[in-house]
Amino acid sequence: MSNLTERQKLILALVVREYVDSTQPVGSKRLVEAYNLDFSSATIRNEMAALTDGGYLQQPHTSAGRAPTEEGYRFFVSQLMGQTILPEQTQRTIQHQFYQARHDFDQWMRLAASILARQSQGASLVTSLHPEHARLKHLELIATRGRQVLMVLVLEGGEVRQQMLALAEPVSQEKLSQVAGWLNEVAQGQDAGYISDTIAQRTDALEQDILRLAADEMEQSDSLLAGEIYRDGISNVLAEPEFAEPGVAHRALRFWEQRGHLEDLLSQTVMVPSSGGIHVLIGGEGTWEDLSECSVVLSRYGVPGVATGALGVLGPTRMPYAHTISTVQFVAGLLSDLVGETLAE
Amino acid sequence: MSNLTERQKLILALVVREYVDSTQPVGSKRLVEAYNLDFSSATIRNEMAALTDGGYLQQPHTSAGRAPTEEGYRFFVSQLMGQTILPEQTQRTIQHQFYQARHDFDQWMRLAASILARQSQGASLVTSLHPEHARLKHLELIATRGRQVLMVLVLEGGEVRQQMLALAEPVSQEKLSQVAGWLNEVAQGQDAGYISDTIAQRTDALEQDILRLAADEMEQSDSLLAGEIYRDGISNVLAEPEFAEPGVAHRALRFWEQRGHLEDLLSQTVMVPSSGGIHVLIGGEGTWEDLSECSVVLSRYGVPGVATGALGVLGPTRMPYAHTISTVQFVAGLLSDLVGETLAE
DNA sequence: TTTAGCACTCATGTATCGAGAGTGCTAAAA
DNA sequence: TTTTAGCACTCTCGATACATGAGTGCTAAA
Repeated sequence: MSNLTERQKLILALVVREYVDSTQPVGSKRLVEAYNLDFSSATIRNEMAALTDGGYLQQPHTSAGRAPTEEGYRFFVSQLMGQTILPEQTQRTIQHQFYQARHDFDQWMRLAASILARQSQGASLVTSLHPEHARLKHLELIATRGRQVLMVLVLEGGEVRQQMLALAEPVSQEKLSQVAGWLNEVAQGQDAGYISDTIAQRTDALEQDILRLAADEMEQSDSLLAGEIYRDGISNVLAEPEFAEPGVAHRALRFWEQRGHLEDLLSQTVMVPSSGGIHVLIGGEGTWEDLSECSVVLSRYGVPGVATGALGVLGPTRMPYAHTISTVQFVAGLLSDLVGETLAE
Repeated sequence: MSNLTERQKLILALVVREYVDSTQPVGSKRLVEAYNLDFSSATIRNEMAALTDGGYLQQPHTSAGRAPTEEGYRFFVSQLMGQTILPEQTQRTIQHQFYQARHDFDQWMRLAASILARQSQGASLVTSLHPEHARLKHLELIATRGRQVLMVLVLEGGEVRQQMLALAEPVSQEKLSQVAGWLNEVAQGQDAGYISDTIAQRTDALEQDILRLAADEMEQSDSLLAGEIYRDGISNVLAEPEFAEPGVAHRALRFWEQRGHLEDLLSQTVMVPSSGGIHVLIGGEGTWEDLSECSVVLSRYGVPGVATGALGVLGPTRMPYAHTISTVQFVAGLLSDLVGETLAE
């Protein structure tokens, strides 16, 4: 409920801004001086008291200045911040870096993580691109030494997955290529379900084994976090004063490291539509205790319905939201364009 | 120079042990009581003074107990620790986990990183396996939509690398497969240098482009850190008391995050032969400032001359070296066996 | 409705002090 | 010659006390 006067909104916005810049609780007098306000500090004090009652500001102790509460940040992000975009110059710099990178998903994602980390001064995360619903594009069988066979699956959307297969007895490369060609004709363009069904109709044990493995692998690939997770900038958050207290950084980074937690987080946010495609979680939102002093900005990227991934940034609750959000938005957009160009006809 | 008496060695070993366990500087009296020594605390004090003069122990301040210096740890590791191996039970547990994992390099390395992190309570690192000298095993060209072609290179040793290629004009999958077959005959089993030389003899622009790209990619692959880096347990180190001071953890993890630093570190250690194949760096060894409060235990794994990688653990200088070293040794051995079995005839 | 003024609160920084752990040294004991 | 008991000394750590100053809430005047 936005039952705040315009002046209260202004003051809240300024408190957020000043607090983010200074790391210190901000007092009424300092606010007046820093921004040349037309009101006296006493007026600000009254308004601040109201904002504190409303749950938007808090005081570490009675005689200290105010800091935004989580609710205060949420209001700021949703109502006061407005739409911001990255400066042209920054945009060009980032584009340039992608342009210079090798043309390769791996590199792109690594670069995206690196750019997000540097721009946001936080810890970044990029999950590898994967098809919404895995379909086989191409299957290759390669004999390594011994009875081991390397199966390489290329999925529609460009994802490549590999798997080792141990045979009961050695098979020549010719034979393998022949089987691969055969299976490609049968299974090309099909999904894991279809391939599973096909297994029953085959009598040849080798073909059955290979199809079963391929189907398994493709099902694995349907999970959001099946692939790699690219991370960067973890050490950035350690520089923030709120992470000086030992437990905070430990909990947050433990969360950030564990696939299980991330899977939970991403499935409950990025998979749900949102305005601008961006999800901002402030202070764990009551759901993720480990993130209590942190905020997370997430976005999906890729081509919806074809192949997508997720990316985002972790930082302290006291975060320059406008900048972080516009950075995440821009990088997600850029990556989506690259993916689109690569996959589009 | 091991000009220490047997008793001094004993006392040094006990100080290391007690300090690692307790995190506290250890005094003469406490040592006598904890280990029921036959000497009085005064004797210990004399010996400790000698060890302090010798540079093996240090005092945080005059009236505190002693802690090992870096030199003290080095002496302990090289002379006093002896050979230790992981308990049978732990070995079996770890083997079991590998046995249960999917048969896939990716999974193995992720698992290795996870096990190292858990066992050592430190931050772990595993670089992906890559051939010592990349040789082409198989090249595949797959048309995606548009004029983009996905090139998949399978290298001897099982490494798979992929790369996008933008053509001047669309080419059909049939044509691509034909070219791929052709190039496979020419380039199979060859290294980057040979393939580079071959380029000149080709007149077809498409073939030239592809060969050039393949050669580039294979050269990239010759670098030790060309592939993925699997990390785990970063948050573990934050639980250690020596990382409570903000700067220490920040510097160490920044180092641990950066490919450039790791490349430097690995090339100067793991690529050099050592006893037991294990490299123990204590306190940055005067070379890596960022690691001043840390120790690193590293090992190479894989099949020398064919395909290898590196793995290791980062922890505080106050580290249970015997346990960490035996864990690294065991996991490296296990991974080497797995690689060996997979690649061996 | 705003603001000047003022008493009040409370974290922070500094100084002091006692307790306790640990040391180094000396002189006696082995 | 080596070990050990004894003791004075040092230095950290925690508690207490106090001054400082930033910031507040309230009241009364503008």
